[in-house]
Amino acid sequence: MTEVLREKRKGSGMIKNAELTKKKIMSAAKKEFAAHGFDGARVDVIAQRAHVNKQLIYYYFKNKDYLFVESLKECFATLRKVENAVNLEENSAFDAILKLARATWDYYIKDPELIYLLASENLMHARHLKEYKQEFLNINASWLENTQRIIEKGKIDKSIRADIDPIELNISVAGMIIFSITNQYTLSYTLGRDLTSKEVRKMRIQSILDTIATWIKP
Amino acid sequence: MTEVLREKRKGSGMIKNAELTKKKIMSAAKKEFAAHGFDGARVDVIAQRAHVNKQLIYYYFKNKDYLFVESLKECFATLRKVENAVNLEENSAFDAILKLARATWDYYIKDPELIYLLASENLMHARHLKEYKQEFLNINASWLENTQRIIEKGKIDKSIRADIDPIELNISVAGMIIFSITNQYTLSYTLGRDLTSKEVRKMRIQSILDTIATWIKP
Amino acid sequence: MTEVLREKRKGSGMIKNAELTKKKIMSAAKKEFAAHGFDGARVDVIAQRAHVNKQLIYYYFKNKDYLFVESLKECFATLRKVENAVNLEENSAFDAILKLARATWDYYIKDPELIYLLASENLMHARHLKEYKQEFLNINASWLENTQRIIEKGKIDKSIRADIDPIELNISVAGMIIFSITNQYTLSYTLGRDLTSKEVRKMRIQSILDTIATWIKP
Amino acid sequence: MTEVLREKRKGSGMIKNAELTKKKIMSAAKKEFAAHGFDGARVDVIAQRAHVNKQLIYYYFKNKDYLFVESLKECFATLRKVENAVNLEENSAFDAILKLARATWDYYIKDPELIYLLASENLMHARHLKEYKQEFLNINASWLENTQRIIEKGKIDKSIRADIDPIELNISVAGMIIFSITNQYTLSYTLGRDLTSKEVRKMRIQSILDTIATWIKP
DNA sequence: GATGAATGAGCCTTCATTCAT
DNA sequence: AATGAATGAAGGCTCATTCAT
Repeated sequence: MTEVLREKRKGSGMIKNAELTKKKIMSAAKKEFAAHGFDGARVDVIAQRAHVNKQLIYYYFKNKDYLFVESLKECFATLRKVENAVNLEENSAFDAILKLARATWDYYIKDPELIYLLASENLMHARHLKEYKQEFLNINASWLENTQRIIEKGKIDKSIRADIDPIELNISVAGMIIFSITNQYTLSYTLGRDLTSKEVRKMRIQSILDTIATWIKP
Repeated sequence: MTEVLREKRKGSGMIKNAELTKKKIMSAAKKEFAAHGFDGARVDVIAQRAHVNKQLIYYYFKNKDYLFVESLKECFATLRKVENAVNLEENSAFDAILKLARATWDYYIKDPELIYLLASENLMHARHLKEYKQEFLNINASWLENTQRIIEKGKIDKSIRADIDPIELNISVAGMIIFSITNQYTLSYTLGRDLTSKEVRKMRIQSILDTIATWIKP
Repeated sequence: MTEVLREKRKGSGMIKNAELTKKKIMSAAKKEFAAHGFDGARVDVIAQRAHVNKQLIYYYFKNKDYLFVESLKECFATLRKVENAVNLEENSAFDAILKLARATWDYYIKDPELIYLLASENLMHARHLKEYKQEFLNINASWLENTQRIIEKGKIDKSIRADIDPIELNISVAGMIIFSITNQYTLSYTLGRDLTSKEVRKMRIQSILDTIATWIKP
Repeated sequence: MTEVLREKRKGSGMIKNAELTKKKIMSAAKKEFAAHGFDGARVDVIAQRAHVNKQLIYYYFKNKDYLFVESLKECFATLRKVENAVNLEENSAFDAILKLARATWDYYIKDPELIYLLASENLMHARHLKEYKQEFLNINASWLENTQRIIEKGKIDKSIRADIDPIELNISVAGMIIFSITNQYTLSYTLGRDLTSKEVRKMRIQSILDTIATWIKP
């Protein structure tokens, strides 16, 4: 047995393997839940895709509900991380809002799992968010806080209207962005324009940014 | 058995009864699909709520998929009817767009089934819309046409910007409206503001109309 | 198709078939529960033995617990019927008690399902008897009442001691009888005497009757 | 690592710890098996209650069956020890039988695990007693021998009837005692008298002793 | 048009057990 | 001696659907 292999087996190697297994399960779970919603998702499929024994899912996550909750938590956390990574210090409030909107759009386009999980969760009237409340504490606060801070800044640098409500802004921006993605399949069909194509998407985010810009302009 | 009774059973009376049964099933189906999504919906529950034998559902609608398709069709049709009922003749293009947006909001608030069916349908990547294409022909055309006509009018009455793309407009307006409703449960939780309350909703539609207005203003 | 077959299919035939199915399930259930206890019993096995689709069990009995409750109820009812069928009118109290004890023994030897179901039920601290209380109302009253009536009679005909408590009598008699049957397997092993053999059983009931007789003798 | 610590880990200290672990497992196992029967008992629960890793159970006892067998063995052994501890030398055969019955009753009331294990074992037709025969050799002989010795004595001191069969006596006594305990839950329900209360129990054992006494009286 | 009976496939979950260190 | 990770088999139950009147 080589040094490397021994390294991998002993010491922290075992622990890492367990974590790896958990990660594989989480990754497969997020995909499956996003693709089929909570009810449509199959634990068997998740196990297969994660290349692990099905029972391990229950060993690590107790049941399907907790697995969904963990998936949701991780998606939320990733989004918040992305948002917080956007450097807004040197931008005016006006620019900051648009920059954040674009960053959000880019993130969702690249990794739309969260919005599908949320779509499913809303179909169930936020059952998991309510039943597993304590699991989500402190995860979602930053979203609103970010916007509030920018708007405060705007009151000083006068780059945006003074009467913008942060919650309304958040919903409108998120609405335009997320709806374009979650409903792309029915919209593409209904409108006869393929919303998944690169050019159309470029147009879409431009439209959104334009809409926001004219709205918040002082 | 008296003549009258026989009449009721065999003649056109029977047909009316059949239609009634179908309607009861459809009504229960729309509620169940809206409340739980396609996968979460239970045929048994639909039968119970419609006060009919479960087998009748299969007799009239062949299977769960067709039942969903019919539910979706009827919801679409109702929305289009509502939209077309809005009299826009005497309004400027600017006013027409806002009037239509408010009518759409009012309708969805009162009867949100369609948007939940669509949410579920998008979770499945518009599977039914694609697989049962022919069923939806000619139902959805009017949405875009309405907007196109208004924008054409705007080019004459100059009440709106000349470069508004009807599709982008439709998506943005629908996005802000529908997202506020479909995601109200998770948003209420995430933002700490109860989006189902009357006052908050008033604020929301005002915000949306304001956003649209500033955007389309010439 | 012959008249007979048609007869069987139409009219009350269908109903009878459903009842027959239920009976087949009940019969198989009682056997399985008696042989393996509640926890050890397998729904699959019950379905197989009843030659019915497994789902039918859930269709008719809702779940394993209710199936057990129904089994228990039916066994109780059968025993009570047997007890009440014993004609005690012309016997003295003394003879009546012995006659009843022997009838009980004969019944349990022939059809020991009830005592195995009770053994299992006691292992679970009478969980079903408690949780499904209302199901058992009015089933078990007659056991005690029978004995009470006999003892009252004894106070008149002086054929038995005056201070016999009906409950103590019932428990002692039932204990000697039932224990001999439920524990026959471990006893046969522990005592080195095959309690399932006919002669040994004859001896056993004679012993029991002798014990009771000397006890209740005035 | 100091010498002392090493001593504790490797030397006889380890062995003592191992015995302790085994004891903790056995204690938890007996409780769990008694409370739920063999099929209803959960290895996980036993591990938890014993505060040991589940795998240790397999390390020490091979599997669930052996664990049950060991539990049964230990319970049998304890009972025999209790029985043999009763000093019967100076008593007449008559008194000895009653004394033994009362001691048995007291023991079972205080520690009813054995009779629940036996109840479960009988539900499985004494499967373990048969399959693991050799494990039980020489454990159960003394029960019968005790009684036989007393009866022999009775033939001399004439304190009891001459025709008492030791096996019949054992079964009858054990039956009245054990049945009162194993079936206390269903009996309490069926008879409407709480058999777990102290006074009722006092009455019960008096009844039993009275029954035996009148039976064995010469 | 309407109904009760019946079915097969599959789903989430549990359990005893073993692997590897 | 002790432990965390992993597994296969099965168990109770549900669901959409069909059969047979």
